Amino acid sequence: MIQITQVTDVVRKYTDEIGEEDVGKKIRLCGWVHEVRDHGGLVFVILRDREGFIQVTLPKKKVKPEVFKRAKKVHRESVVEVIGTVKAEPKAPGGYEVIPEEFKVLNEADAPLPLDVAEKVPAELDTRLDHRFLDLRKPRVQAIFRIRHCMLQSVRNFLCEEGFIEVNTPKIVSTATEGGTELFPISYFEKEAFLNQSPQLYKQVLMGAGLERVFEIGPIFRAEEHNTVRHLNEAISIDIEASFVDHEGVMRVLEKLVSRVYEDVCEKCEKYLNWLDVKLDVPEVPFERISYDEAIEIASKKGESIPWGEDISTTALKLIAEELPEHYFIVDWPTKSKPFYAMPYEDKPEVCKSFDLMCGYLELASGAQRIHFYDKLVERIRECGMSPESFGFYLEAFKYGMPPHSGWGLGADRLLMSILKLKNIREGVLFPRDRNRLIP
RNA sequence: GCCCGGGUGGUGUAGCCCGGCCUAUCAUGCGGGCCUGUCGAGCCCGCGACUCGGGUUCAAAUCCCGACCCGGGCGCCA
Repeated sequence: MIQITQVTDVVRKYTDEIGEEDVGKKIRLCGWVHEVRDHGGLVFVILRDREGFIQVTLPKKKVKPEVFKRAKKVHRESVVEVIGTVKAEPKAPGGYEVIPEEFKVLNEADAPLPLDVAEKVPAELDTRLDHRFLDLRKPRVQAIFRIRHCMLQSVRNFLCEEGFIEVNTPKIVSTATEGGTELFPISYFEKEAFLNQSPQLYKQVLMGAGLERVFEIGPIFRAEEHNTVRHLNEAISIDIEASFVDHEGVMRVLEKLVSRVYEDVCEKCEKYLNWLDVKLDVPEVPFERISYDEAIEIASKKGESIPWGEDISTTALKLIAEELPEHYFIVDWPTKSKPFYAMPYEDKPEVCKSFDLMCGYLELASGAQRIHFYDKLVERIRECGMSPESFGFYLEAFKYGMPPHSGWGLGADRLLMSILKLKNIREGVLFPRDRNRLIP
């Protein structure tokens, strides 16, 4: 790694890089004061950086008086730079400690802190989110985002290997695209515009453009006033669209992707999983597939009946999850319960080639084979009570050679939530946006 | 949006049902003191709080009404 700041000739080490080879050598440590344990003539400063902790030990008689004095007075969470000698010490946590010759307070932290980074006293999620930068200093919280990083990298790697091209579509759009969800209106010079609810229409247009396989990882915005542990008003969606592939084809991509993410997280994030005390089992593919009819049958037997054609209620999904606690697909949904672009079966048009990927009761993804015929699409838009005129640029792409195609959208925040069994989706989002939260 | 539960020092809590003994508990933190092997350091001293507005009452953290905020469930959400 490039040493970005060359403050001294002494090499900077992360706390987890210190080992036998460093014993007796001089190193530079940069980080935050996690705790100070002052024994009078002997002071322990626990220094924390991105990768962990190291004990800086200051015996009064073995360090410079000003260094000793500074360490004794330093506040928790102050930023410090320590230059010192590594010593193997069985009594030190981790087996190594650093005896400082320099102890610089680069920036003193105010006291008291708005929340306890050392986690001796818990803080409520709301308090934590109000002071998120401090909350994020907790190793357990940071672990979530290190795993999130790994997850997204895994998704990119996998999709690239499968021949998908990463694209970026606009988030500011002109029309209330697909119906259904509420949109956030914004002003766009003299025009009215909206924040996009999904890249759906654009990724389909890219099928018309002949890119054949695309994916996008980007934000989606939904102005629904939902107030649950699994909904956000700004979320990150992982979307794919693929040409000359049916719904079953993209389901296979999806289940393989999910299993690949688990593999990569297990392999590369052992340390962070340990910090979180999470043990992962890589889910086996293929995932179980049940039809919509079978799903509502299970719910019905457990006392929650869903009229055919309706969406499956949360209560019903929780009952189904009792039978299917892990990953499974619900396939063959009623056409009227899905958006206009889902392809109905030729022989049974009331059912469409669509699917939801579930993890227990949590919906992770939904997708379908799309209608690729212009006339059929216009007909469905009308049937759904919308006006084809408002779909100008989208519909045009279907007139001049649109291949058959399928795709899905997978909620990145939900995927992380399901992997780490987070109780609240906000835990896995740096700065969540919900019905009430716009700051920070 | 609806239903339930809640709002007490910087943080997390006890007290509320059954109003007065609350000058409000405990922990952590913060300030000061002692201490050379801590690892949730220990010991001693100190600091710091009843969400806001109305009402009932001799008396309100406690009961009632309203507002705001939070948590959970549901709804909404392809």
